[in-house]
Amino acid sequence: MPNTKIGDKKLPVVMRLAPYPSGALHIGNARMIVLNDEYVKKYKGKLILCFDDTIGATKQMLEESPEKAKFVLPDAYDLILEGLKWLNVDYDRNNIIYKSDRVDIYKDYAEKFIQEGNAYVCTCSADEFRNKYKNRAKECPCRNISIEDHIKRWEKMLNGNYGEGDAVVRLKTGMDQKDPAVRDQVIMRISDAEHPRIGNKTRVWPLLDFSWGIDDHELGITHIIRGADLQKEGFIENFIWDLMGWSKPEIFLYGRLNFSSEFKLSKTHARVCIQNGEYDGWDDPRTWSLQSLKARGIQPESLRETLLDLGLSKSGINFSEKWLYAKNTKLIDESANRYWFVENPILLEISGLAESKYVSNPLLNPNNEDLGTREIILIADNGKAGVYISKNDIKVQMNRKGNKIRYPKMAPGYEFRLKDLFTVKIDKINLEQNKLKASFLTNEFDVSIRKIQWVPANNYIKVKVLKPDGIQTNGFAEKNVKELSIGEKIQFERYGYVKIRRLDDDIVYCYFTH
RNA sequence: GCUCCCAUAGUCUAAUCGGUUAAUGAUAAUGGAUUCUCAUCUCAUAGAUCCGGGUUCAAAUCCCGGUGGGAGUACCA
Repeated sequence: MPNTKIGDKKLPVVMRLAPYPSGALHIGNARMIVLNDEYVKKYKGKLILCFDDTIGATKQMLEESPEKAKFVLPDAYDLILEGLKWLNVDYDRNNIIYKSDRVDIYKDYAEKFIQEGNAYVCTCSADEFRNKYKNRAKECPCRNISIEDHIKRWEKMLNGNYGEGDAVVRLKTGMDQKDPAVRDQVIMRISDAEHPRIGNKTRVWPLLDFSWGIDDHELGITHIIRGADLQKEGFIENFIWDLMGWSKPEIFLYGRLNFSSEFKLSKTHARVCIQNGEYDGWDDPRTWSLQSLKARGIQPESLRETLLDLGLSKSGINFSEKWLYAKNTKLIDESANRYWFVENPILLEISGLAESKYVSNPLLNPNNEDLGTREIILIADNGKAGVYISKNDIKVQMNRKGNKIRYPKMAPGYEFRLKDLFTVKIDKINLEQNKLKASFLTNEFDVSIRKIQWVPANNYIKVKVLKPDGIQTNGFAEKNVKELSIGEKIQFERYGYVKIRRLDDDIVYCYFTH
């Protein structure tokens, strides 16, 4: 944990989580959650959960481009609570706040601001205001009409005489601000969209800056940790606090998290993909939601620590999921039993066998021998037997990290060990027909030889593994896998950790953890 | 364009209010030991203060300039 000034003050620490309920929390949102939770725990403070469920889009935007529009998804409230529970976040469960319950408060303040001449109702269109006034640092004509007229305009906003986009309330931060981003910011605007919690109870909604300017004070927030993309909001909030003469919470900003281009981190994007059937649901690994991480077998502690390691740095971070995986491996390795799985199976016909039955008893977990062994039996007939091995081991000269392996490429004459069984020598490779021929060489074990996992050709179970990219890969696993239970985290040797997802009679479905 | 923020190894983080040869940090890389998994565990190696000025006895740290990157400039959050 980085050291900060948080907690130096005598006052008790009160912080808040402000998720927008448009979908399940994802790994990016989790940073905000974990950071807040951790500091509150450190200073024995209080954490308030406040759903930032203002309306988001206008009705018009929802109708025109629903795939881009931001709106409150009813299911998201529970999805978020589920994510917080999984992450073991200590928020005040007896006092969950919903912004949508507080619209009257914002309206009252807005009216007060107007009455005191600190805000005004502007009827300029967004484009007009930007081009004619904001970019030129000039005041729009609305700004200087009388307060009485502004009150009348305000009433027209409330009662429906103005339509969406016809009028907004602007805070008089000043058109001469050096930073064009903060010139007379909009604080209230009209949306006729229906809200899942309060329906059409109100049509005038606050914007984030304003609602938090009020609520951070009303809720007694002492410290705020949020992304640097919200720096402008900090300015507006400070402006409001100064105006009201309120004491100021301390704001800490952290920098942007960049994820690799393969995954799109967006609740709205995930929602669209789920709705159109491209994704399975909120636990689809491509959402990178907390639900999906849980499903995959990521431990919440792994995520917490990984995110906490980044600290409160303001610089942009190129996040690597490998950090998360490395931590998780340390956490689950000791309890993950080992099994054999061959991806892209290819048949290996072995000849020259003297026995009719071979029994292999590999350890369930070499790091914990007390767990015992499992049994894999290979039956030979007429000196011959078949096993499946992975084609990857023949074609690809890489380990699972993507680094080159030391062993030479498989070719006729190549000797290798069927793990915990015996050593064979390749006679023939026929990739087109998906077949290999080999002959028995010896039972004796040589440490330096290459070991390959295998499954008996006449006794295996089909397995489908769902990878983080959403692609399902097929293979065969030893029959013992069929006896496992759903949710169990295991390791497919030399392949990766997986979590059992579903067990059918003839197929086992797994999530690929890492 | 304007405003603001950031800058230490490949990627990230440390480095008490400026103070000895910049971490025994994480991850990734390389090599070794262990292992019937090139997995895990373990040991070791290699790897950095963006550039240029200034202040100072002393600068990764403070100041100025440059360069690079990012964010904001929404009637989203």
